Amino acid sequence: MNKRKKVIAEHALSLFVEKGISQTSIQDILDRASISKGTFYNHFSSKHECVSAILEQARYDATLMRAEFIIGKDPTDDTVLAEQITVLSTINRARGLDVVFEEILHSGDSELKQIVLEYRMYEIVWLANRFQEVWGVEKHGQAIEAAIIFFGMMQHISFTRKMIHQKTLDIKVITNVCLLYMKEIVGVMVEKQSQVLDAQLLENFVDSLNKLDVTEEEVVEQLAQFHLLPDKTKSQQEITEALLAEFQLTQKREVVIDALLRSFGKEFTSSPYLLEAKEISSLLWYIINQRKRS
Amino acid sequence: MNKRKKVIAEHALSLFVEKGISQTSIQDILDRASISKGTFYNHFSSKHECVSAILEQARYDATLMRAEFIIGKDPTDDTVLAEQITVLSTINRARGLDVVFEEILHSGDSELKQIVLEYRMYEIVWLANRFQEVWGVEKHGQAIEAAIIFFGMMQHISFTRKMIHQKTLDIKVITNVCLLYMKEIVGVMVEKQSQVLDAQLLENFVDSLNKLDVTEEEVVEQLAQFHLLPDKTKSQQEITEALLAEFQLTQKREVVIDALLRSFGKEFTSSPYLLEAKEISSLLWYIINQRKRS
DNA sequence: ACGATTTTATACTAGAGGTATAAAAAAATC
DNA sequence: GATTTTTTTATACCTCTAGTATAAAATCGT
Repeated sequence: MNKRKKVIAEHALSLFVEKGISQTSIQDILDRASISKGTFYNHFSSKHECVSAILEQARYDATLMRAEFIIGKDPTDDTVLAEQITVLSTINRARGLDVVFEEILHSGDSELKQIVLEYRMYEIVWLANRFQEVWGVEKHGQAIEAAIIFFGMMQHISFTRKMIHQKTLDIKVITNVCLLYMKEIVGVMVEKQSQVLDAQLLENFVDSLNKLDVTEEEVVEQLAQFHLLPDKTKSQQEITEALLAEFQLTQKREVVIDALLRSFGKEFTSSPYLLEAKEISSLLWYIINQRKRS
Repeated sequence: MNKRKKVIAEHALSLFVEKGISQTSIQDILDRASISKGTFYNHFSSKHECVSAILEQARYDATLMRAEFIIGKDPTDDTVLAEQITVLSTINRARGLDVVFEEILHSGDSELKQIVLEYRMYEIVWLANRFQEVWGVEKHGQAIEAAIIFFGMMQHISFTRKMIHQKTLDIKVITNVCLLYMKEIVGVMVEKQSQVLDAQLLENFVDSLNKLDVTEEEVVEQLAQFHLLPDKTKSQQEITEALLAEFQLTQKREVVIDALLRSFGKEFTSSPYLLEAKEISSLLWYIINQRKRS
């Protein structure tokens, strides 16, 4: 997405959040973005594709933010989990994406639905893995079901909050209460071996949803390009080089990559390269973790 | 609603369930119902009002069915609760209303949203009362929050089931598992006195939603008319008379009304008056219970 | 059989998404 | 700085949908 396209997309998103997607006309977008029809259709082939592009971008951004935030936290810590969930929910709510997602999920547009589902399923799978780590849930299928129930509770409480016009309700509070309840449920779930959703169908569905559309080669190439950029401090240059070297080994040492990534982002704080460093860091983290899972 | 209007409404509903409301054009409805545009707009002032009328009708029907089913069951029995919830969910799912409801709730149409919310809130309040009866939850606010969480779980599991294309999943199974989990949650909830939604705001919201739009006077009048109809058996006539007399007392004895209502409907089994008897019975039950609550 | 109501067919409006095109403006290239 | 090339704009147009208007035909109540 180039600058202009991004500006249009942001105006469109703000309208979608305000009035809903179906209630927003192309003309509304043209007016708010102060562009002509031709320009709009120069960047997007249709309204549908405009929404789709916004969703993809949002997903991309959110995934990076998520990955960045999750890097190097103790995976068995109870409170870390609560914190992570809070951040994830906040990311979605801050941009008003939660509302847009719900509208799409319950509308007739199956293409857009697919995109949102992929987004959601990624979160569900992530949370399921976390449940396994934190509470020692053994069966993956059960963990996924638990994650689904958890998000169901969260979403329903949030929705009702909006309905009754309750302004003040911290996501952190909702998260903690839901986690409290979830712990009990997981206890019963494991004890009684209860599972209503078909484990195999769930796995199939999760597998059918492709995650972020980047390959390891692409990201490493991006890292290589980044390595060539001038005006970096000595330590910035060194850690970039070390990371690059590690990825070019035939036998990558994950523990080393893990260690390097934890410092990589921090090294570029208050540097003009901060944004790109963060992106690369998140993407690499994502790729490493994805390989681990499959 | 007269016959013709009902036929059109049914064809429209079948289309809404199949393709979604927004995806259904007036022309689709005209084609399926084999009517002309003029006829449609003779009965409904707009597509919006058509949906609205269908929802009102569905709500009316469902409320009667619900009330009828709930009459005279042991209110503290665990399994009765499970059975009741199953029936309620089945009623909505059988007509495809659940899908339509979700589409409306997450679309921009705030008028229709209001109708669905009233429908939903009625169920939530009902379930909250049941939780208080069955599990002895003391605080009404907590019971309502529990009901919200419960429906959240149910709905999210059903939604996911549809997503992963799992055909076979009995509502009964979902209900029982969710109740199992809910029991644990309620335990923690009461113990820790946890509540995230503002009790006062919840109460206000529930109060702001008007229930079925019938007054006691109207229903009693309907009963009086019913009483005058010919060709009833002796016992039918007697119980009708007794019921009518009870409602005309200045100090109605609820326990007597309760007892009479339990038999009233049964008395008209395989009688041509069955339908009307059931409707009257349900309405009276509804009115009695509503007074109890407020 | 007759008057009232309902239904139909048809033509119409306004607003939506989307296409096409020529001229103006901006950016890139030399 | 002049000239290409690309982007943007304005305008006119197309199709589809919701909804209105109206006169003629069919149906209904009595």
